[in-house]
Amino acid sequence: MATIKEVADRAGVSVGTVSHVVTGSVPVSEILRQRVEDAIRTLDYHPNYVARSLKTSRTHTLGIIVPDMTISFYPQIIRGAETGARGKGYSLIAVNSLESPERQSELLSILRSQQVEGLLVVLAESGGSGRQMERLESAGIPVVCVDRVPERASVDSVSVEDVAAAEMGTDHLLAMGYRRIAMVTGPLALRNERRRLQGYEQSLRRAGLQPSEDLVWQGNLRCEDLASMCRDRLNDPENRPDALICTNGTTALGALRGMYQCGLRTPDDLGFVTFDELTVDDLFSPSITTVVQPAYDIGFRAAEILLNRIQNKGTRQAVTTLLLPATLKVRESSRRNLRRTRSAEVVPLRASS
Amino acid sequence: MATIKEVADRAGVSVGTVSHVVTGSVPVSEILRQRVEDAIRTLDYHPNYVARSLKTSRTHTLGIIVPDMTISFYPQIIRGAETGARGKGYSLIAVNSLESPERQSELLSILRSQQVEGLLVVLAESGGSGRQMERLESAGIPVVCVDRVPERASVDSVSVEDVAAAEMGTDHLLAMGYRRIAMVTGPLALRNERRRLQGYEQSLRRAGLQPSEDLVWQGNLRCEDLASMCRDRLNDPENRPDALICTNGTTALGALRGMYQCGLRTPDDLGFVTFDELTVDDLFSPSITTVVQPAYDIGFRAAEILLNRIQNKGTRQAVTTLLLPATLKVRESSRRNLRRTRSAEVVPLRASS
DNA sequence: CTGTTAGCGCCTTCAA
DNA sequence: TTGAAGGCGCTAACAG
Repeated sequence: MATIKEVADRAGVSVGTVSHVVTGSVPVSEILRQRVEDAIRTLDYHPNYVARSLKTSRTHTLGIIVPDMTISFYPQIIRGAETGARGKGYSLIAVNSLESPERQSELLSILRSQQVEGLLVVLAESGGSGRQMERLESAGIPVVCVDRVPERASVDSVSVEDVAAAEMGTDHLLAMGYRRIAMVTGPLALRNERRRLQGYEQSLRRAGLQPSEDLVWQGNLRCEDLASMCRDRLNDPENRPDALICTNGTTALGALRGMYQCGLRTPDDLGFVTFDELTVDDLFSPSITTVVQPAYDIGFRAAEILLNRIQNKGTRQAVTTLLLPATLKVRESSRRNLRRTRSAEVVPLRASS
Repeated sequence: MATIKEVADRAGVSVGTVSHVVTGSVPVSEILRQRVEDAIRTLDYHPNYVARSLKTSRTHTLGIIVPDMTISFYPQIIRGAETGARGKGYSLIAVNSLESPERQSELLSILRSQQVEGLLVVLAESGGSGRQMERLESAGIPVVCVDRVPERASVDSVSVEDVAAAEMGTDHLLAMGYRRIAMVTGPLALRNERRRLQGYEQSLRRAGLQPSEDLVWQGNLRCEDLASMCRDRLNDPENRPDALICTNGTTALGALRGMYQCGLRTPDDLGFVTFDELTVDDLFSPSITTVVQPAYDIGFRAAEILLNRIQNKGTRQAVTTLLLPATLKVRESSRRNLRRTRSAEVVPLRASS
C-alpha cells in the first residue's frame, strides 16, 4: 500500500502538497496537481484513514447495533441509516447483539475503541441499558436509540407511535366485528410491548369492552415458545378468542404456528393482525393484516438526528424523541369469519412440535 | 475519552506498563496491574484502536460487500461471516452495493482506505469486476468472492454447486411428471445464472427431453420486469409450460406475480420450484418447493478462508474454490397437478400491474 | 518487571 | 503556492 510519501516522491513534491490536493483544503497549482494526481493513479494510492483519523480525531464512522439482522425489520433500518450516513460522508458499522446484553456491552466497547463518532442502537431485550447509553453520551459519543427506547434514560430516540399503532390494529378488528380479541406480546419488560398493550386496551375500552387478563398472552421472543404458548391457550375451545393481535413479527409467527398446530386457520377460525410484515408479498396466504412500521425511515431519520448531534457537538440541545406513525395494511386475515361451523370440527391436538 | 497517558498518570505508572496490562503481551506485577485496572475502570478507558492500528498496521477488520442486505439471503451470509470473524477477534464492516458497479468501486476504495485486512464480496451484477479483485490482491488485500464468482479472475471463492443444484430441482420436477418445464433466470451475464441454466438443460437431456429456447425466460433482477415478462409468456395457453423453475428469489417472486396476474396458481396450473426461500415459514401457501442455499455456511466458510489467507500473508497458496451443496426442500408447489381442467377456465388477462 | 522512546501515516499550522 | 515539522495515541523494542 502506497503512502503519501511515495506519492510525493514520485510527483516530485512534498507530502504537504500531496495532502493538499487529496483533501482539497488548500489550492494547488494546476501543474503540480496534475503531477500528483498522476502519481496517485499509477501508485493506486488510497489515503490511510487510520492515520488521518488519528490526526484529525474524526473517523466519519457510525455504529449501529441491532438484535439480529436476519429479521427483516432490521436490515431495512440499517439501509435507511446507511443512506442517511453516506449522504454526509459517513460509513456505518452494523453488528448484531442477538438480544444479549453482555454481547451488547462488548460490542459497545469495541465500537468505542473503533472510535465511531456516534451510535444507533436497538437495545437488547433485557433492560437496564439506559445507564450504558448515558455513559456513552457523557464520554462524548452521541447515541440515538432506535425502535426500542430505554426506560428512563434521556437519550435521543426514533420509534413508532406504539400506542396509536396498536389502537389502530385493534380498532380495525373491532370494526370487523371481532369481540374477544387476544393480544400476543413479547416480554412486557420491553417498553414497546407495554405501549402496544396499552393501545390495545385503550381501543377495547373505547369500544366499551373490558380488557381481560386472560386475553393478554405474554411470551418471549422465541418462536417455538410462543407457538407452544398459543397452542396451549387455543386448545381450550371454551375460552378461545375470536381474534389475535400480535405485537411483532416473531410473536406473530409463533402464534400462527401455534394456531396451525391446533388445526385453526385465519381468517376462518380466528381474525389476525400483527405488527411487522411476515412475507414479502401479498400473494402468499394467509395474507395477514399488518401494522407496518416505516423501518427504512426510522433508520434514515435516526441517522439524521445522530449526524446533527455530531455536527453540533459543543452545544447543548434538547433531547429529540421522534415518533413515526405506523400504517395499517388491511388484508384477508382480518376479514370477518362467516363459516363459523368449521371451528366445531377442530379437534384439540396434543403438543407436537 | 481517556487516553493511555491519563490512565498511566492516575495509576502512577508509565504508559508502557499500561499498554502491557491492556495487551497482556508482557507480564506485570500483580500490584501494578491492580492499580492500572482500577484506573481503567474509573476513567472508563477504551484503548484507541485507531492509534493502535496505525502502530501495528493491523485493523482486525474485514469488509463485506453485498448487493442488498434487504434481501434475506444476504443477511444470513453476513451473519455467518460475522460469526467466523468474531471467533478470531475480527470485526466486519458490511455495506450494500445495490448492484451498482460504480458504487461497488467506491465502496472498495473506502474499505481500502479504512484498512480492512481482507474483503468478502458478492460482486455487483454487471461483470468486469474480476480485474478489480486482482488489483486488490496485488495490493496485498486478500479477497474472497462469495456467491458470485468472477469470470476469469483467479480469486478464492465460496459458492454453491449451481449446476448440480439446478439439476436437482429440475430432476425433481421431471420426477413429478412435469415435461414442459420453463426456466426463469436473471441476467445470463451472471455466471451463476448460466450454470443454473446449464444444470437445467443437463437434467432435461438426461431425461431425453430437448431443451428449447422458448422455455428459457431470461429477465433482469427487478421484480416488476420479471412479472410482466412472465405474464406475457404465460398468456399464451398454447405454448404454456407445465412448470417453472426460477434461479433465484427475485425472479421467483416476479414469476409468481406474473402467474397470479394471469389467474394461474401453483401447483394447480403450474408446477413451481425456485432457488432461495421466499417465506419464513411453511405455513404460508403456496408453499414453494425450494433449492436452499446454505447461506450462513457460505458466509462462515468464506470468512474462514479469508482469515486463513490473512494469517499466511507471506506464503503463496493455491486458489481455493469452495463449492457447497444446496438442498432441496420439497413442498406443495411441485406436487403434480391433478385437476387439469382448471387451466382451461383461465382467461388471459390484460396487463394490470 | 518497569520505564523510555521512536515512529506508524497523515494533516495542519507556520514560515518561506 | 509550497515545504518543513510537530504530534495524534499507541506499541514494541530496548535499556535499566
